[in-house]
Amino acid sequence: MAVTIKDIAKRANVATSTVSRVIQDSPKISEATKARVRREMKALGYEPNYSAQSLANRMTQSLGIIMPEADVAIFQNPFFLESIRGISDLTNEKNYTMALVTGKTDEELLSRVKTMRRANRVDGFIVLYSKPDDPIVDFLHNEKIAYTVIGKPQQYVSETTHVDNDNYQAGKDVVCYLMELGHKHIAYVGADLERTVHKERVRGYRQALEEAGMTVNPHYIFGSEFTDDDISELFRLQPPPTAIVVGDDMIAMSLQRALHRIGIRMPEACSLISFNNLILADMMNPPLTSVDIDIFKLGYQAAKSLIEKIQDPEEVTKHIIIPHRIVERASCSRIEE
Amino acid sequence: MAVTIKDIAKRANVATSTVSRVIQDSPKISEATKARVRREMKALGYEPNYSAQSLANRMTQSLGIIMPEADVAIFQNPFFLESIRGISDLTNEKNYTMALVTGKTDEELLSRVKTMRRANRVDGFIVLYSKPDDPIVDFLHNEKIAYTVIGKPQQYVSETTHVDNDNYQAGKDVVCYLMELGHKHIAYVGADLERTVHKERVRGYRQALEEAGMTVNPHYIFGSEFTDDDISELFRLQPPPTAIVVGDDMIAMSLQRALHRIGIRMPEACSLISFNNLILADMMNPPLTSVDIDIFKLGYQAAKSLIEKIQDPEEVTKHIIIPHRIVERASCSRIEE
DNA sequence: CTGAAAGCGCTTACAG
DNA sequence: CTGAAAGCGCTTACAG
Repeated sequence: MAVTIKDIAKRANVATSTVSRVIQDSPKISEATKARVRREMKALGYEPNYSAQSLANRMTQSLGIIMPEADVAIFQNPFFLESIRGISDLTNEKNYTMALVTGKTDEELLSRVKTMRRANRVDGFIVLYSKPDDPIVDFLHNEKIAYTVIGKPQQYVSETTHVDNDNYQAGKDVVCYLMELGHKHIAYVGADLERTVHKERVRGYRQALEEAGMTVNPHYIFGSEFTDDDISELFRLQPPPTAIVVGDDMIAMSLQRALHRIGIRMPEACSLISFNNLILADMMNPPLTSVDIDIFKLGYQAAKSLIEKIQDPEEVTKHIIIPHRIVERASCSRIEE
Repeated sequence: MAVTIKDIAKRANVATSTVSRVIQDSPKISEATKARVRREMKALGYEPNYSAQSLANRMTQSLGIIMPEADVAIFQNPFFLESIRGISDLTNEKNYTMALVTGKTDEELLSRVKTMRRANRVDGFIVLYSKPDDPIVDFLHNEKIAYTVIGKPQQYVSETTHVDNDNYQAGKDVVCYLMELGHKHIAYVGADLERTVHKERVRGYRQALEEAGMTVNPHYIFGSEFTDDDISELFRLQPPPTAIVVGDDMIAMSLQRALHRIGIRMPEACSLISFNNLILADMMNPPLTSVDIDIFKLGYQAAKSLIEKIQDPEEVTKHIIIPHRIVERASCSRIEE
């Protein structure tokens, strides 16, 4: 049987309530007593029983991490594990645990979130994605459950703490970067407008073009599903693009392959710039210029602000922006006039 | 306040112990009573309080997932998230939760595992990797904590339940596949012998060559860290390899880039075959022939056998082998005599 | 600054 | 087949 508060109390000659207060480092207890109790805790290798604590103070010290409805493609996107790593770094530090919530459909996810909540398994949730009309976010909001989102929420924006990049600005930056290299005809592939992050990036892209006095050609914009024919067609437009902004590194990999198949060389015939700066970007051939969005920090900050909120429900709502930066590699070339 | 067992008991006109037994679907309770109690549970949206259950029956319904000591490269390898997805699929089904354990060093990992154990936060652990002399495995074993490993354990092999592929056979299969295409000079890159999985694959590679009456050239075998010069040198050997077996898809990506830089075309001048069949393999250019090891199932089965062991400590030790298969793509070419 | 006691929401012998 | 009661290991008013 494991060591309990009683064992410590007996050996330190105090009441269990005193031991409990020492665990919480309560200012009510004298330093002398604390020292004595702590010595015994150390000597016996005491660790508070987590279930008992949860039951008594109704805190679980556990965060639920909600993944988007899962298909293989999404799960194999290293974005998620990297943000989980950031979360994990903080939870381990704060002695929290995390519970991944996954599901094949929104209904499945929702029902799992509800169950976890009713069973009091977690103190709050981190939503790893953001999309319009998300029933899960509706539920969390209506039930007044603590949650933070990674990305820009589409519902209850001002009331919900979230951690995000300035994807709108990143979209602009990327276009400016290409324009400085002399590019005038810039397409966009991976404009998956259902997902907020992509929507924002596309918005920045459009804005940058307009600010430069260029018109946005709607035929220049593609979603993340495309065939070789789609891409061929893109290059048959007059004028054809000389550069493409890509929604993220995974899409950039697919696109690069399509380009190769239809005989368009990167970066000579077409420059590519992308977002996320996954380790893949560095492994591509040629290595991909990509916007580093510091995914690890997105996760870390999301966990941090969620825990703050849990520990103090009066904590203000925060909108945290993690800076991004373009990591130049070899996928963009200069165009001479 | 949430609905408790008392509320249900009162409304169903039974004792709380009866409600508890209904939750557990105990055969001692008559169907009539069960039906009545369940109706009330449904009506009030009752969900058992998980902390209270854990405290009373000393089960946490939570599994610890131990990641290898983390650097970015490892975390961004989709292998881990994919296996976690497999685990998650089962835990969600069985109403278990999982707690990721991460750390920058083995000491950090070990201390977290110890803490989780003493605080009774999890019922058992899944170790997502396998390497020699792992202090964490030593601890789990000595403390008689339930655990399963994904991969082939290096310690206490016969006593520990594990889920693995037959990596030795996979190594052989891959060489046979290349030989059938006419290759006689086959190198190996990514022979990271510290990690069991790679060790086994290399062992299979050697064996297949020997069985075919070929001698194994030690200069043909590289680890996962290599420079362009290393690879150039490899091709300056006499005879140069016409095909390379690569430790996994991530390494294959790096290798492909190195090959490209030193001007060796794949698959014309050199065939590549790899392991894991990550989604990346399909996105490479040309797409990579790779051995599918069904990572999802590795995770699913590991979770399944761990839960079986937790629920019945008498459960026998199992060694589960998940079948693999070569997924042919475009990275291997036939060599004519 | 410290202790005795009640309570958190379950489970499980024990008794009938 | 069902119930009364003790107990799991903590926390937290309350009293002093």
